[in-house]
Amino acid sequence: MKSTASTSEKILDTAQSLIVAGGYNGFSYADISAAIGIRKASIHHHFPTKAELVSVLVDRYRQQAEAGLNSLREQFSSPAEQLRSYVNFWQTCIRDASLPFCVCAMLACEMQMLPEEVASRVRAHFNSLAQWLASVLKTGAEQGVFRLDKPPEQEAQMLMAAVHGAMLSARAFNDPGLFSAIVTPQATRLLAPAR
Amino acid sequence: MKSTASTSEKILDTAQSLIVAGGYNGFSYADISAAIGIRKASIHHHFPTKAELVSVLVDRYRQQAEAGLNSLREQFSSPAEQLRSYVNFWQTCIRDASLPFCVCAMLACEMQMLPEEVASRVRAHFNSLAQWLASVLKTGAEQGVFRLDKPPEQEAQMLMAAVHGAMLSARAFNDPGLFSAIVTPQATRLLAPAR
DNA sequence: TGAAATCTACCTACTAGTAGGAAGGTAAAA
DNA sequence: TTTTACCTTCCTACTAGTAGGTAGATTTCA
Repeated sequence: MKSTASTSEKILDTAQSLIVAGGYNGFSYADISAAIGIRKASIHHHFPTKAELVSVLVDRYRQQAEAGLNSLREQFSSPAEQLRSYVNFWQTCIRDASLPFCVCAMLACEMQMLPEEVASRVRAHFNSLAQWLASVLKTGAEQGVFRLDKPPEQEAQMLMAAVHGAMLSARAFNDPGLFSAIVTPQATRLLAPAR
Repeated sequence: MKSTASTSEKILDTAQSLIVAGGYNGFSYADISAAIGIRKASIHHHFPTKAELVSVLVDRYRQQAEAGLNSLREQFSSPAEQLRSYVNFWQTCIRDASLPFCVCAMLACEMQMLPEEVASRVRAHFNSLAQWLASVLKTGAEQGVFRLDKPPEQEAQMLMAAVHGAMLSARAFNDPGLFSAIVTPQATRLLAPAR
């Protein structure tokens, strides 16, 4: 990719893929150190504590996600296409194993024992995603593109849960195709019958 | 409760609630030791390695789950009631925090770095649950109780993912009620219109 | 020159796991 | 009946290795 990446970005990138693989307790400064060829103490220079490192990482992740989701809204005029391309994003990530699991879904599993500063940031991402989905669904319903059985906020929660559950199943069964087999029908179900 | 629980059962019970809280890497022999008032070395006597301990634990969990699910099929004649009482089981577990997360869903998150002997057992539970759900849905469809848009195996995967995703959201938002807000509509959707 | 980045070297606490033995029960041979 | 043997359970005391984190010297670079 790029050699332009700063050390702290390399640290965050490495930490992120380690978290995606094994969660908060599944990686150490030594792992990062080995991966990018730097001493452990140098990582502490950039991120004094593990909680701080992961806090910054989750903040960055949420910002990237928000930027990506908002750009989908600009790129596609139809809420149906916005939703479809969101699902498609994860389908691709899982299929090519570039990001086989959502960082925040992973961390949410461990919620009970995360440092509070990390836990609150994970919650912030969940809120942000739920809000985006709800607003896409609401707009779609107003345009007659979607037919919602429940309020958009609740349908958004249902969809988000389907996405996370599908990630989990794809991982458990080691079958990337399972993701879209689960999510696509859930998304399609929302489409109003053709006019 | 019971004082009849053997030491090894106490070890398994404690390990299970620690895994539910923090996953495979989220607990240690020292934690169990402190919780049940026994020395670390004594735990190694019962379970020589951590991988072995968790393997036995997951086997036991799957057996208990299979027994519970099969007893639901005997207890309730209607597939609709069988499904409803399965969902109700988790709703109760989450609401009273007795088992706020599925052991195997937790472990499935960490799949990538689980010892193979544990990973295969987690997969076995997922298979077992998917099979039970598929057969309940299939029977219900044959009886005209359910109307399935997809083959029962696929609908079972969709339902299972909804349950796991809902657990995750309930935990992330620290809102037990969110579980049934997500799962109940998904289960209700399958019911055929009244005859 | 001065600040940022990285290093060596270290610390304390904890990790899974081991060695070896004491206490108690069971069972069978003397 | 006693003695010998064995088994299970739990213990103290230990190992080698890893965890997150720190102090302080050295390098790099604007």
